[in-house]
Amino acid sequence: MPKLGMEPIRKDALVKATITEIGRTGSLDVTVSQIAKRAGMSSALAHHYFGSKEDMFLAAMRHIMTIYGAEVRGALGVAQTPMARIEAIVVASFSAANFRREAVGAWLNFWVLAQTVPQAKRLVAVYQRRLKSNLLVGLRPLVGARAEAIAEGLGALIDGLYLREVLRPGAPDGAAAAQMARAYLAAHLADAP
Amino acid sequence: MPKLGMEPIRKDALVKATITEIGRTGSLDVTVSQIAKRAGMSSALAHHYFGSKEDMFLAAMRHIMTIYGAEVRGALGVAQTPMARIEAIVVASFSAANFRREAVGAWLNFWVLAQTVPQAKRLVAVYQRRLKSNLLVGLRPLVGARAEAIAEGLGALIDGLYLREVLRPGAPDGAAAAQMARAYLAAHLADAP
DNA sequence: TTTTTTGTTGATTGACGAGTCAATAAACTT
DNA sequence: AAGTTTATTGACTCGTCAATCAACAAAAAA
Repeated sequence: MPKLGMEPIRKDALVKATITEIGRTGSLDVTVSQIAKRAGMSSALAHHYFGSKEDMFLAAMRHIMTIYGAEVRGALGVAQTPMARIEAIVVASFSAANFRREAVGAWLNFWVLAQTVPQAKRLVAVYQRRLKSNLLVGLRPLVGARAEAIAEGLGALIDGLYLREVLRPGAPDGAAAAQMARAYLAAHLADAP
Repeated sequence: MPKLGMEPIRKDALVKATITEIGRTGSLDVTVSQIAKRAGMSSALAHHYFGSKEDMFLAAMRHIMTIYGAEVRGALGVAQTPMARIEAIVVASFSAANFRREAVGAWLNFWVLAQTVPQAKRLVAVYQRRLKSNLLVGLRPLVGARAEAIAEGLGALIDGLYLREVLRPGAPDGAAAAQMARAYLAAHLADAP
């Protein structure tokens, strides 16, 4: 039954299955067979398309970051004021697409992976740089030199909210998390210039 | 050469070796042999004192939390004002003993472990509850009803700073992290009542 | 139509690692 | 002195899993 042009479809299915499986179990200790099974194929085929399990992990990381990046870019595109730019980033960070169990669970595990795999570390570094840079563009017109420290803090707060989400019972509450980030901002903007 | 009363010494060595090894490799994928070797004994002996690898992990978690808890309690003991109480927690959180590579790396991995192992999850929950409660005692006299949200945010920020420390190059900078937490507080305290 | 390329899997290999066991020995008890 | 408890390890079992391979099938190219 081999239809041609399966490669992108299979790869996509595997990437999604990887995220699902890591998020579901909350661990990088998932077998290639588990992932392949969830993606509806044999483990041998998974190895055929991705050379190794590590490659699957990296592709899954890139996928998460791509989604996140696209959403941020989209929201940023329609932001007119500095304040709106920051708000756009906050909203995107805690949107339903990004701030969901699976994705957050996978994200945390990728952070851990970054301690072992240089490629993964680079990916996280890219995420951090972009986030900071995006925040700075919005913050500088508002607070000048203080922007640096505020961006750093807001970045850490967002990561911390992700981290905590992982262990929270019940459905994720992106709105509450976003509110927390906004409060951080409001406080810092109101503070002495 | 068996001297008696080895149990506590061996267990202690194993707990410390577990933290070192997890922190060093940045992963829970450490073998019992690795840990035992670093602790200066055979893997069989490690299994003799702790029933399983998971038990070792849990003991290591408890150890980290005990150190942290003791330091917080110590600092809290000499704090006279609400503000001093909060400052005590911040200082303890980023003290040299707690905010060091190994410990932070291990801490993150234990957070991940908590997704899989209920016992570990409970331990993290205890840590979170204590942190929040300690912060609230200091915050309530200062900001009343807003204390809840501020404590939650400060907790998330502290966790986020830990999370980011894991991937930062160079020696940990507890002073900078503490400064970030203080800025968060200052901003929120200065903000409208 | 033969050949090549693409898709697919069951079976196998090879490594690694948690946990068990038997054996040895020193100390302590009776 | 005989027996028991504690300390200790090398060797072994048993399971798991990433990665490979041989084989088969269908489409495309020659």
